[in-house]
Amino acid sequence: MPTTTAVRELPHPAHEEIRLDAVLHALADPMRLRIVTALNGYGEGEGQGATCSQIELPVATSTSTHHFRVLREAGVINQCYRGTAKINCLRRADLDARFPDLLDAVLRAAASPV
Amino acid sequence: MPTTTAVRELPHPAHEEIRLDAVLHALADPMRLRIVTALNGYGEGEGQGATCSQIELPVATSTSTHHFRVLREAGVINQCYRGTAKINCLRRADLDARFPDLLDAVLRAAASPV
DNA sequence: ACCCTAGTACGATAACCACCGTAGTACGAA
DNA sequence: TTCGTACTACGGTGGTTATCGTACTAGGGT
Repeated sequence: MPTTTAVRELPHPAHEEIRLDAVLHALADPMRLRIVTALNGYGEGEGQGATCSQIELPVATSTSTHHFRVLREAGVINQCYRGTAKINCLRRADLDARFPDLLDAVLRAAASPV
Repeated sequence: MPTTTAVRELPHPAHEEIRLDAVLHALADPMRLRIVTALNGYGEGEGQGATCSQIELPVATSTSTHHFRVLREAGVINQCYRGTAKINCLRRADLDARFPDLLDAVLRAAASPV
């Protein structure tokens, strides 16, 4: 029996359930903005994305878990387990479909100096 | 002596002091989003803009005051007194200069159905 | 079987926030 | 000067949140 990689699914809002309030609130936090900015550097496809621990934050890991969950529940990121790791990626397509240009504008704003 | 209209100034963040966190936080509230959406329908020039009471919100007036102040302190709107009225307008130019496309993306998202 | 790594769940704490009502100020009009 | 309108300041309340530490689970490697 080969070493299979267990995958557990997690609840996500459907793309039409994503609410602007929730997205803005999720993005209105420095830590979560760092997560989103970092995830933007990783892909969204199969086998892409970043694990939680790859994105280092100056907070306790339990706090980090909390921020990832807020982003997921707002519909900003997608999360699924692969083995012990949790893979995170931006839901760019869903966000772009729902709120065109919003994610890009925020990413650009977050990247701007000062 | 003619009937002059007294003008009192209020403190605003300079355009380079506008912080993304604060702007997103200010916009991440349904009432404030309504204010911003409504102000978008008014002009920004001299003698334009809307008074606080022109923008009706289903909250107490003291709560309304609070929301307008949050928007002003975040740099989203400009406020100044003219007589007993307080004129509000979007700081579109400042926001666009600092965070290009962000305001438009949010306004479009807020206007999108459901 | 054992352990290590990755992340979670829970409870606590302190800060913050939306909201209200009441009392008060600023200004212009009568 | 008296009044009405527009808005504010303050104090309080209940709900939410960011943070932590500790104890725990899941999965994979040895």
